[in-house]
This record gives sequence, structure tokens and C-alpha cells, in this order.
Amino acid sequence: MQTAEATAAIFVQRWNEAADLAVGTCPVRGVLDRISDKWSMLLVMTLASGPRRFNQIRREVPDISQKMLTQTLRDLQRDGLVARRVFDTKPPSVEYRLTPLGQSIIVPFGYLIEWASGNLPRIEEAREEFDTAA
Amino acid sequence: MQTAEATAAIFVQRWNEAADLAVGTCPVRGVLDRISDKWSMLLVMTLASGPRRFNQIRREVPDISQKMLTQTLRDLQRDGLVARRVFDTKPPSVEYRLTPLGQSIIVPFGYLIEWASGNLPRIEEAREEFDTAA
DNA sequence: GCGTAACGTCACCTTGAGGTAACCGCCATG
DNA sequence: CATGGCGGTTACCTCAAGGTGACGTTACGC
Repeated sequence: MQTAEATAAIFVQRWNEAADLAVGTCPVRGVLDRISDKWSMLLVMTLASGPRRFNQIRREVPDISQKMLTQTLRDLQRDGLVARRVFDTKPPSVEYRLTPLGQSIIVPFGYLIEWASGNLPRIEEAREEFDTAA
Repeated sequence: MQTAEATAAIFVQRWNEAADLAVGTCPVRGVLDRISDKWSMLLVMTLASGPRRFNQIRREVPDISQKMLTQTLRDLQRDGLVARRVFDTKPPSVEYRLTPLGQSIIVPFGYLIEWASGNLPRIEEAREEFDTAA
């Protein structure tokens, strides 16, 4: 197991080696922009524990509108993270599940969520301090 | 070293245990919304390799507007990820550096970037396939 | 005096993400 | 007959993110 510092150093080095990552056509930006909308991450994590049907997701994520659920699922499907399967029942039911590619993003998401929940108190503290200073 | 599957399973389990993460006041969402704007991640990674001055950052990230650089740096400072130091030179120069909290986010970011650059071809492939199918 | 570089602020405008609500066909149930 | 659940689509509206460009202050070099 490496220290966090060593791991960070490796990532920083890779980032710097990737030359023009900061400018216009950075490929990482393209993917990250897609992932960083309001619902994508939430839906991926929801589907992480198994396939779901449309209205099942709606019930689990109550504050998403029908439109955004449809749209976000389409986008995730387009990117190959989610597979859509229509069953020929009456009425037809639709199942959404993560593809292997979709499952592979759970790990990096997990690290980010872990960081977020672990450091939330520190961030809120910093915000208060900053706001009272101003 | 665990397999990716095992790691993912742990993250999924934690996510499910965190009960009301999906609804309204989810603390993770609060932090992630901040991080997922257009420039935050890019600036953090830029500052990862050392402190920078204002216009130095502008030159390294040429497509950011002055306004957004100021604003994003302020937000990062407010969240305690970036420290701002004013030097009493003439004219005054300003240095931005990551705080320890800011440095700690490099690792989760790194995993995400690694995933993004590794899977970009697959995503583009999926997009093409999806678009031609429609 | 003039330009330039330092680090911003302010006013304005455009764009698009996302919410709301209505509507669709189909089928089961009361 | 009517209601409700299924899985959407469409039109409309709002709000905030982000870009542009002007302005400001100080100090240095030409």
C-alpha cells in the first residue's frame, strides 16, 4: 500500500506529462463534462446495485423529473455506460442496467464520494470561516 | 490488492447504507456540485504541481476567462481547497496554492481522470454506434 | 506622456440545463 | 366507464453559469 502522497505524486506526474490536457480539445474534459451533470453520477450509483425499471428508479430518486430521467438515461446509454432492454410484456416494461463499462466507473466514483463524505465537515467549516471573515 | 469488482462492491454497499443519499439534502451532492463546474477540477490539477500566480495560471489555462479564474479561485478558497497569499511587492503579487485539504482531493481526481482517459475510446465508439443506429 | 503588466471588479448578454405540465397509446382494475 | 400505472415525448419557461469587454489602481520601462 502506498501513501496518499506517493499516489498523488504519480497522478500529478501523469497529468503534467499529458501536455495539452488543459487546452481546448482535452479528451478528459469531454468525458468529465458528461459525467458531471446533475444526475448522471446519482443514476450510475443507483444502478450499481442492480438493474432497475424506469418507474422504479423514479421512486428511488424522487426528486428527478421524468424528463431528466429519460434524458440522462439516454445519454448514459449513448456513452455505453447503461444498457436498455425492452421486454415484450403488456404493457412493455423497460429495464436499465450498467454495462461492464458502466460498472468500471463505480470505483473512481466511489473514491470521490468517499472523499466528499469524509471531508464535508472540513469544507463547511472553511466556508463558515470564509464567510464570517468577509 | 483487491480486484476491481471487490472494491466496487464495497463502494456500492457503503452507498446503499447511506440511506437518504439520493434525496434532497444529500451532503455528497453539495460537495460534488461545487467540484463539478467547468473549471474547478482543472485548476486543482494545475495547482497540484506547485503554487502559481494569477497570470501564471491564465497562461497555463489559456481558455479560461479572467472573470471565471477569479471566481473559481474564490470558490475553491472558500471551500478551503486553495490558499491565497498576497505579497507586499509593488505591484502586489498574489500566489495560490493547494491547502492540505486541496492536496487530498488529487487522489480521487486522479482515479477519475485515469478512468476517463483509459475509457475514452470505448465511449466514443459507443457514441458512434448509438448515433448510427438512430 | 504612453504602454504594459500586475490583479482584479462591474455591467451586460447569451446559452443551455433543467423544471413544469400537458399529452400519447396501451392495458388492467374497480 | 373511468382511473391509474406503464414509458415516454413535446412545448414552454426560468434561472444561473459563463463569456465579453470596459474600467480601475499602482508601478515600471521607453
